[in-house]
Amino acid sequence: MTTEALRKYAAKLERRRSLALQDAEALLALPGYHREYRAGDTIIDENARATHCAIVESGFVSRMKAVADGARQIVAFHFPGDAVDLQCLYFKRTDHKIYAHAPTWIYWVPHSAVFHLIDNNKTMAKALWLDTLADAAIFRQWTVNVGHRAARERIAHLFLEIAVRLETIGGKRDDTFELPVTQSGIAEALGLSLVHLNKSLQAIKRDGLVDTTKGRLVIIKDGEKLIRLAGFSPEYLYLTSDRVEDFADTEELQSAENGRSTSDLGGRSEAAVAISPNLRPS
Amino acid sequence: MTTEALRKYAAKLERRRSLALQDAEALLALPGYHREYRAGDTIIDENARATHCAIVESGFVSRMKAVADGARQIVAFHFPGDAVDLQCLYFKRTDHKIYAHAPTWIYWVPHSAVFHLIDNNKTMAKALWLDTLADAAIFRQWTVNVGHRAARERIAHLFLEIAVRLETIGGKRDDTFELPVTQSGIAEALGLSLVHLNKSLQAIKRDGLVDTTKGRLVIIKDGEKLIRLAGFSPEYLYLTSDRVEDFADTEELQSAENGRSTSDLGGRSEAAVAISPNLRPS
DNA sequence: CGGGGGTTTGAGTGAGCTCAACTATCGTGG
DNA sequence: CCACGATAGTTGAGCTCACTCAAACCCCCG
Repeated sequence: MTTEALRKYAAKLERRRSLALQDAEALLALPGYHREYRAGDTIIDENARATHCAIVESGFVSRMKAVADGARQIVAFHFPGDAVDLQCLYFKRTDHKIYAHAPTWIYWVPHSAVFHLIDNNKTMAKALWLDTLADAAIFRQWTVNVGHRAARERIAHLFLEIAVRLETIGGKRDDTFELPVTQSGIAEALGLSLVHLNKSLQAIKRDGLVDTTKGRLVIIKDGEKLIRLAGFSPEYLYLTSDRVEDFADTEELQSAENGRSTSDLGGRSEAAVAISPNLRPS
Repeated sequence: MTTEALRKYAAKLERRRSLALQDAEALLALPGYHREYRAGDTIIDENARATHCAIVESGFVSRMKAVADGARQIVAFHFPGDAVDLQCLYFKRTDHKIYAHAPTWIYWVPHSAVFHLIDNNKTMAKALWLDTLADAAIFRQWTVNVGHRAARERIAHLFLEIAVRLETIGGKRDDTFELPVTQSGIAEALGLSLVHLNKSLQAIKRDGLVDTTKGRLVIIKDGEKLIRLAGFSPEYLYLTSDRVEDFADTEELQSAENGRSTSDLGGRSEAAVAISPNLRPS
């Protein structure tokens, strides 16, 4: 008796840090209601009153900020199992809009219910906080992407980020994933004009790095080259447990660490990130 | 018997949401140690083990990410009273480096102490979480800035952001503030080449919008025009209480809200943001 | 069969890049 | 006191990536 959206969100958090049964149950018990949106709908407007948290159940959405003269900059994409509005949990008003690129179901949880959860469950409070920090790491990477990369590199980087993120939620088969975003949407995400995006995209298609279909599928033909072009490495996504702190047992950690020198900065060995074996540089 | 860094940080949080005495005291009691850095020092390296949280006591630092071929993108600047490493609180390793642009004192708080605080003080846990969300809002704005604005607009926007943020901590007198960052540093923040930054900066100086001195002072000569050029509005900074939720009494809010319809999205009146009367569009 | 949204193409322009040299300033050491 | 190097800022020249404007094309759908 819970919703698919929360189940997907729990699975996402679980990938970073295994949750105790009671913690997962507290998350899955979050009250809310479903609502459907069509492609092109604004799910939450910019500068809207932030009272509920939107969890994507299905579909494809983005965060976007308006710039002068009607232009828009997309600052992130979000997929099923993402809690998009957690970023505005403590804000009275949103600073960006949430936009549906495809038919989308949202599960709306009132902030009051989220507050109740985090007041009564320290582990989930940390898991949610961590989730917002992981999103913030993605924002930082996007700034790098639009700030310091050429058009074809930006495209490659965006495709790889989406591929890796979709892969973890089962949205990628072999080397193909769905990207239900128009080219002008992609251009808005990359800070490029539509025309130039189109030509750059054609160029990397001609070079055999990727292919796209009318059905809005993206096919990665040469992941190796694509990764090299983009300078992509998936660590910033913080998708798995090996990049994330074990926060559930901070009480123990704390007593252990307090005895140690504060300058002890190293020592612990660590497994390499292994998100997608076929999406790694050689 | 506390440190200036924590006092400044408490004041920053207080500006968003007044803190009860016991909560502020819990924050001020955070243990840690001081360390000094020279201009050009790396305070925390990229991909370093994240074990402590850095609070800026004095100086001027930035977050930067390395790009291929030695280039760097600055994704944020931070000033005294900012808790820079809270962004990596739950990460094993950092995804960006913290760099000192000027002589800087850092107060280092072990993560374990932060975990202890947030496990035992719900209000401070929320205040810190909110702080990381406010930083994330700034990251989003930077993506817009480097993605969709021309060189002179970017410069104007950056100067205004820094002016407003410094103003709240007393780092701005009349229309002058110190910016101890080289032109190539500014270029790295804006995603521009050094040469082009230099020429664009000269252009807006020639137009009488700003002036700069050798001593790394920035003087805003025509704030009005600068704001119009940048398309700047300070809401995204979430510096004051009128943009921020009253989270301290969520228990009461919650019982009150639970009785209401979940579709009640409006109603509450709200004061306009009033950060700097002389930095507002007409 | 006629929209209309999305994609493609072409042509011309300009913002921003690279490379390279030159100046200014300051701290250091002979 | 000056020579020197290092760092920061400035200027010029040439090029190219990415932009705008404009028109065509495609395909789905009513």
